[in-house]
Order: sequence, then C-alpha cells, then structure tokens
Amino acid sequence: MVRADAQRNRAKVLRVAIEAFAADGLAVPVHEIARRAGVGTGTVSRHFPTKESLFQAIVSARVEHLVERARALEAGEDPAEAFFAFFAAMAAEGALDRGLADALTGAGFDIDAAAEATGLDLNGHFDRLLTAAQAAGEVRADVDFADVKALLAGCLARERTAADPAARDRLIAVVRTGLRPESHP
Amino acid sequence: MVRADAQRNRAKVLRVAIEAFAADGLAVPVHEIARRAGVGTGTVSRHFPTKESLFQAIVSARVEHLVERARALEAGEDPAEAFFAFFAAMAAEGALDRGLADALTGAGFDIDAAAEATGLDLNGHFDRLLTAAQAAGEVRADVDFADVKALLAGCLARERTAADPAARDRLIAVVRTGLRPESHP
DNA sequence: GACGATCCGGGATGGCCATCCCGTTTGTCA
DNA sequence: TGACAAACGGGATGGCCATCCCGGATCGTC
Repeated sequence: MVRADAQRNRAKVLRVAIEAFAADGLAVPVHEIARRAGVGTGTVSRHFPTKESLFQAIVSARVEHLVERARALEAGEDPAEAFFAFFAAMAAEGALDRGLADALTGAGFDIDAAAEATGLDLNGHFDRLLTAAQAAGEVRADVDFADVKALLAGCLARERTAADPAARDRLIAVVRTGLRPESHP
Repeated sequence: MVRADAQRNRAKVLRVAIEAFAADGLAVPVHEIARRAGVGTGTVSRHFPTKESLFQAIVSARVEHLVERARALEAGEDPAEAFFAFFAAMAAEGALDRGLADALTGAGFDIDAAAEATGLDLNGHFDRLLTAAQAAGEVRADVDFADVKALLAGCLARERTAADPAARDRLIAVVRTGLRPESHP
C-alpha cells in the first residue's frame, strides 16, 4: 500500500524536476527542486535516492519517445531521410530540454549506462540509422558515429546562448549538406 | 626587486598548470596543480589570486598566438581559405589543449571578458574572417557567428572522447562542405 | 476515534573546492 | 654575517552540494 500523499508528492517532485532540468540542465540543485515543489529535501531523496535516479526517471521518458521515433523511421523507405529526420528530432528535443541536451552530449550524465538500465538503446538506433544512410550512399562513408554525435553536440551548443529555432534549422542544414558524400571523391 | 625563488616558483606553477589544464581542462583543482608543482596552495594563490587569473595567464598566450594567426590570414588574398584555415587552427589548438577548448566553447570561463581585459579580440577577428568569406560568396550568407562557434564546439566535442586527428579533419571537412553556399538557392 | 505504519521536513553530515591567513623559512642587501 | 622584507607551506575557513537521519506529523485501517 502506498500512501496517497506520498504518491502526490512524488508526482509533484517529478513535475517540478521536469521543468527545472529542462530549463537549467543538470546544474539545478536538488535543494532547489525541493523548494520549488514545496517539499523538504528528504522527500525528494526518499522517492529518488540520488539526483541521478531522479534525472533518469525524467530522461528515460524522453529517450523512450525518441527510440520509438527511431523505430518508426528505421521501418521506413528512405534511409537518408530517416537519418536526418532523427538527427533533427534529437536536436529539437535537446533544444526543448536542457537536461536532455546535457545527457545527449554526455555532460555529467552517462546516458548509455542509463539506456542500458532501461533496456533502451538510443545510440544503437541512431548508429543503425547512420549506417543505413551510409549504405544507401547518402551519407559520407568515412564519418563514424562519434562524429555524428559531435555534430549533434554542436547543434545543441548553439541553443545554450539563445534558443533560436531558425538557427537550429540552419545548423541542421549545414550538417546535412556537409554529410553528403563528395560528388567527386 | 623580485626574489629569485619567487620567480622560479611562479614559473614552475605556470609550467605545471599549462600541462594540467591542457590535459584535464578547467576541472583540475588548484590544489592538484600546487601538488604537482611541489609547492603549497598558498604559493599558487599568491602568484595568481584566483584560479581564473591563473587560467587566464595561460590561455592569453594561446589566444595571442591565434590572434596573430588571424591577422596574418586577414591580410591574405583568399577570404574563404583564410576563414577555413582559421577554423582549422582553432580546432587544432583546442584539440591540443582541453583547457583552451573549455574556454573556446565557453565552459566555465568567459573568454570574451578575458580577451577584453588583454586587449585581444579573438572573436572579433574570427567574426571578420567569417564576414569576409561570406562577402566573397564562399560561405552561406545566412549563418551567423554563433552558428560557426557552435560548429567549432562540435569539432572540439569530438576530441573529448578520443583525440583522433583524422576525426578532426573529417569533421572540419564536413563543416567546410556544409558551409558552402547552396549552388541553387 | 485511536493506533500503528508510513511519510514528512529540514537540519546535520561529509565531501569537494577556492581562497585566506599566519607562523616559519629563505633570500637579499648592507 | 646579521637583520628585515618577502615568500613559503599548508591548515583554517567558508561556500556549495548531495545524501542521511530522526523527531514529529499524517494517513489508512480496525
């Protein structure tokens, strides 16, 4: 039996944490989340023993969403379109959620370990989309997955100063053009 | 009159700090620098009142070098070549020096303020090179300076996992291709 | 409506770090 | 060589933060 107030508080903490992490990234102190939720720090750490577990509870929802998207795209026809659509989706999600951007760029949170724990393999899907696009001859064959992640990190970095959807589209366009196989190798 | 041992210690701290920041970035504690230099923490903070001042003493040398490079390139003939050469130079320096990479990507250190203090305007030069390349029709006109910095940050991000010169060249090539003006806009 | 289990609040604890301070040592110059 | 200013070392201080703990409040049940 779980007490109703406990359930309420847990939800309240989660709701506040989602907003807080999205706005300020992993830098926001647990203390601050507790304050905004109107509970004590003890309440937070009882429901989520560590800051990381709290963050993971939030991020895994987003990751799940992205993995679903990846699956759908993998099932589609056009590998290049799928790859770039997913790239854009990651960028868009990261732009909306600073915490997710931190996780995606590996800043203070090991999303791979988290993914393994939840059985979701975001990187695996992304990598497969890349490989498929390369196999179709639509993406330079010499780039590897780490390169693509770095380019994504660059797109996400742009948003840290000023969230500008137009800039995001520009950068994605640059990356997209840049990743095209050379016409005359 | 400055005592000889003081001068020696200052140099020793500086030498150690250069290596330490280059290897581990801004994350290395002052305490650790003192330990490696074989001096007390007090000695470090007397010569460099704050960690930031120590870092700045180091980074400004690199920045000076880069600014010199930028000046030379600005004086050259080919604006596009100049811009991309400078982009590559920034990436190369950042790859060699994790601390500089942190500074360049704005992670925990405001290089603009530091530049202003030393009279060196790294960003200004970079921005001018970009503008010139755009004016020459060699770089997409719609990207702004922040976009370019983000792309540079992406290139630098690639090195955080494994320093791989080949990967750096690949990414620069991707960026270079990506920044080309669309042939049919 | 009362009792026991459960949960709450927020202060206490401990780690990490930059910076400051001061008793001690060392270099310099007369 | 002696005296004094200058620099040294590293412990003390204070800030920030996550996590733990426990006396007290609250919920659910009988």
